Amino acid sequence: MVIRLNPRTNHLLAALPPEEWARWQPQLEVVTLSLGEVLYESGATLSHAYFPTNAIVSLLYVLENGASAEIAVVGNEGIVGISLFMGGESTPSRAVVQSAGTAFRLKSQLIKEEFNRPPVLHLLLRYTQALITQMAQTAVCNRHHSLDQQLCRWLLLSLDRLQGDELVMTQELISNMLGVRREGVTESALKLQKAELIRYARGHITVIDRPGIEKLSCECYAVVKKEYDRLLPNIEAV
Amino acid sequence: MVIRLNPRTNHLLAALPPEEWARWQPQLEVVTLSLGEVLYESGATLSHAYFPTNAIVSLLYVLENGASAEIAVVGNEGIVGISLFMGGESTPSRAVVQSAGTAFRLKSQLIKEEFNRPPVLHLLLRYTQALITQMAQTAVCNRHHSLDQQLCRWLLLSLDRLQGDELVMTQELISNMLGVRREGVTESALKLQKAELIRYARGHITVIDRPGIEKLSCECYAVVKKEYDRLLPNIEAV
DNA sequence: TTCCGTCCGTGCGAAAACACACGTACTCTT
DNA sequence: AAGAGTACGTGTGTTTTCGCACGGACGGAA
Repeated sequence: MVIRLNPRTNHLLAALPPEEWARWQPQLEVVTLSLGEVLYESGATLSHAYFPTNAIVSLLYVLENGASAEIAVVGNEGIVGISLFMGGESTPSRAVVQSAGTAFRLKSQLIKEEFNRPPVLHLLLRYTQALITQMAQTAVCNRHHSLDQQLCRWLLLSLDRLQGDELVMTQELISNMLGVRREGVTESALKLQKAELIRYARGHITVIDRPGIEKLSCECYAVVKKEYDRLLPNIEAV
Repeated sequence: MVIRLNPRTNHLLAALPPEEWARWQPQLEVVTLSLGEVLYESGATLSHAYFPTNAIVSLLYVLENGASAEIAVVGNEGIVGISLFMGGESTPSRAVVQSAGTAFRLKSQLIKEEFNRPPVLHLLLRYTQALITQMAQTAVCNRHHSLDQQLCRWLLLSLDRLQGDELVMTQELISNMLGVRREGVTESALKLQKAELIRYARGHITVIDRPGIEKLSCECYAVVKKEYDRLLPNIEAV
């Protein structure tokens, strides 16, 4: 298996102007992110900002009673740790690796300094607005859409951030992300499997009919995707 | 009734350094916001940024099927129209006046120019992070908490943005904000009234036992409030 | 090969919220 | 003072999800 170590596999890094890129490159550090790893805890001060390449990171809120819900997902289109440049240094959320892979990271101090440069600032703020849209849409989706629809939305968001059509992901983990019971995910996944849209076994999910999944998904996926495309148009993976 | 026309009743305006304030003051325009008024539509380009004084504005997402849900609420602590300086110019949300009152506004072009000044930039970004926290907490709350708890949270968030203890608000409108049925709100409101926590009649709700409401509310209110206080500490109404 | 832990399927009853329908009472208008 | 519209209360049945409990089946480790 080929490990993709080109930092510019991350769309934000790829979108940096040459001058900024020259400055960043020597400072970037490669890290391997393993499944379940916590990049930052709720309320903790961040030491680095992360730019995933083929890893996926979930921004998760955990309630006092232990219940949880994913509020957004970050892959190679984004950055983990926006509170660093937004000024708060921390957030009440937790960042958990949802799909193992690699990321590049930059020391907190450096990202804060770089944020003062207009090209960096505008790039990161546009990304942040896209992230805000994803969070808002998640809130509405949680309120109004069925578990079936939400599972489809979630599969599509994850799929977009991976190469290939296979997710390494147990139903138990998905239930934590969606904030529902594991049995509920089982039930919805069964429907999708019976409809020949996905196939899965023991933590490996293969999507075999993506258009079919898109049809069953709620509008939330399309709204978010459209907004990402609008706000981050000239950003393509290398 | 005394109309509060001091722009610095808005906490963000009040927090501006003297130099910026001197520049802004002549450009600020007073507007009266009436109940139900739409400040901007989903996807529309914004003409102004609004700084509420005693009005409350809801950021509302409306789905294709007409269902809706509030994702955040903005009062005299904030600004309506963050997408102007975040770079997107528009968002998929709608801004609706939830409680009538006055606001000050600034032309889009001006707020974008002012955003290039570091003191303004840092103030607005810290506010934006607080708003993000509110949206994220709303998403989790939508997933895990009962309607009773959510109604309490909502009452508290609104109360904090008003003077006095009375809300002018029908149960029908509240149901739109919370994204639930009107009957559900009736049922929860009845419980609160029977417990002597609130009193209401035909669109006027009076909170008579705020500590009681806080006790029934989910943790989400406290989490959001704490984060606002942390991120915007030195900001007090004049 | 055997064992044990993980992962997934299933079967209840309970609770919450849903849709729909209708009744009552207050308030503003004319 | 009459009438219409608005706001709130209530009832019934349905759907969705929840909570809990248990069982089978696959797969890596010894």
